[in-house]
Amino acid sequence: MPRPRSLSPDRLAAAALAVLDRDGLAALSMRAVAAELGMSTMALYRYVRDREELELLVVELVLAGVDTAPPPAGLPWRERIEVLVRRMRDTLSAHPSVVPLTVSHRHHSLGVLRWSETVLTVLAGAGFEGGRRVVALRALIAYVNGALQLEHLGALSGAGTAAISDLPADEFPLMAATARDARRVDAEREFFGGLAVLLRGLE
Amino acid sequence: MPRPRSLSPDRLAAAALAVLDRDGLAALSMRAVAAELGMSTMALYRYVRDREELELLVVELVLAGVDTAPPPAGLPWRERIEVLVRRMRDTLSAHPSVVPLTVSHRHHSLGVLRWSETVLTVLAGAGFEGGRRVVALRALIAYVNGALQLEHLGALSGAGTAAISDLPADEFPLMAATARDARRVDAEREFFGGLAVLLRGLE
DNA sequence: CCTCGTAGGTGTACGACGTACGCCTACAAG
DNA sequence: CTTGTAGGCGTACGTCGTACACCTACGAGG
Repeated sequence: MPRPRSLSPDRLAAAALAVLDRDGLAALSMRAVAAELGMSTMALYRYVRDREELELLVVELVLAGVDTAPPPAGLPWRERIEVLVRRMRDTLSAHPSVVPLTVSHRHHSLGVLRWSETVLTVLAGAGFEGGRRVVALRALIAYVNGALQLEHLGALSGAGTAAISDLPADEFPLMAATARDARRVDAEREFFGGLAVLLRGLE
Repeated sequence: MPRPRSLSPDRLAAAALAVLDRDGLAALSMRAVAAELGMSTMALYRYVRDREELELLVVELVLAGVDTAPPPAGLPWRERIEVLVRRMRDTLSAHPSVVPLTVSHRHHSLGVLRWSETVLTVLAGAGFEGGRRVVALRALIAYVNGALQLEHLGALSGAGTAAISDLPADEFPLMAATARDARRVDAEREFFGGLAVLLRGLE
């Protein structure tokens, strides 16, 4: 019977995402999101319990955008998983600042659950059962999480690699050499090369 | 010619680590570390430029504790890498609150560089060269990072898995089943099972 | 032994953060 | 038209990182 809500959780999350995409993770604050929506800071607390819940909404919004439809049935199972992982990566690459948030909020996200369900479907179809299936799924999630963070916090093309390549050659001969090679490995090859290794190991 | 320093970077880092181990990551603040040392907050700024540099010192201190000596030469190369990864995991498991910090400060840590150099030595000995070696190292780092975070933020034995196991069975049949299986997979098997998959894929 | 400059250590203060609390008010049901 | 519920807002508190100005302990040069 009272006054109707003027905001949907989606609009709230969209405002937070706009702040993230424009100004980065450090700029995400209750005040910034409120300003983005043209309302007062405290008004947000009619929609979320605290900042953490707002972060979860953003993660939900982004991950809900991942296509979790079963990948083409004609493909071998390893390529079907690669399709699923690629969809996840493409979605998160469009919003790099969200990547760190996904780590802590993964468990509570419906989007992740749906994606995982589809991955499990492929794994089950490939004959994975019981503990082996658990290990396979968790290894995939661990790799994707870790690789996406590496990609957005310390890309191979970044300053870190450059700094490494002129390390003292006597103590770090291989690091220096590998850093030089690394400049010729782009992000795509790094990410999917590693994924291919993992999938080969699952066979 | 002036007054000598009363603190070493190591003592500073040790104080911060004590706070982390006792009260967790959220409790780490310049004020808390200063109190731990019995000095004023601002005195810390004679030793570090800002909070980030203090975090780096902690990561350095912890990662310097990882044994980077070449693993037993008698072992096959995959087992030698497993030994190196196990050392890294053991060290970080003793200080779980440090794990999130390692992600952002990895690049600047001598400890990580030394560890990576040793891993590269094993990889080179196994015949990995050029781009393949880069991809192998990065995949290992991505997996270890991701798996350690999963382990400390959402362990399989935790509430997340329990919540998943009673999800709507019609929409998430495999998730529910897999969560039930997951309760019988301990952290050790999860971590090294995934690592074994990755190493098998490298072969 | 006595300066004296350098750098260690401190206290205060500022702006930003998350958020508890209490108030006003717009609205839909009666 | 009344009225209760919940939306929205302003203020305020405690915490954070840290800029700045100030004392002061100390080792080198006289």
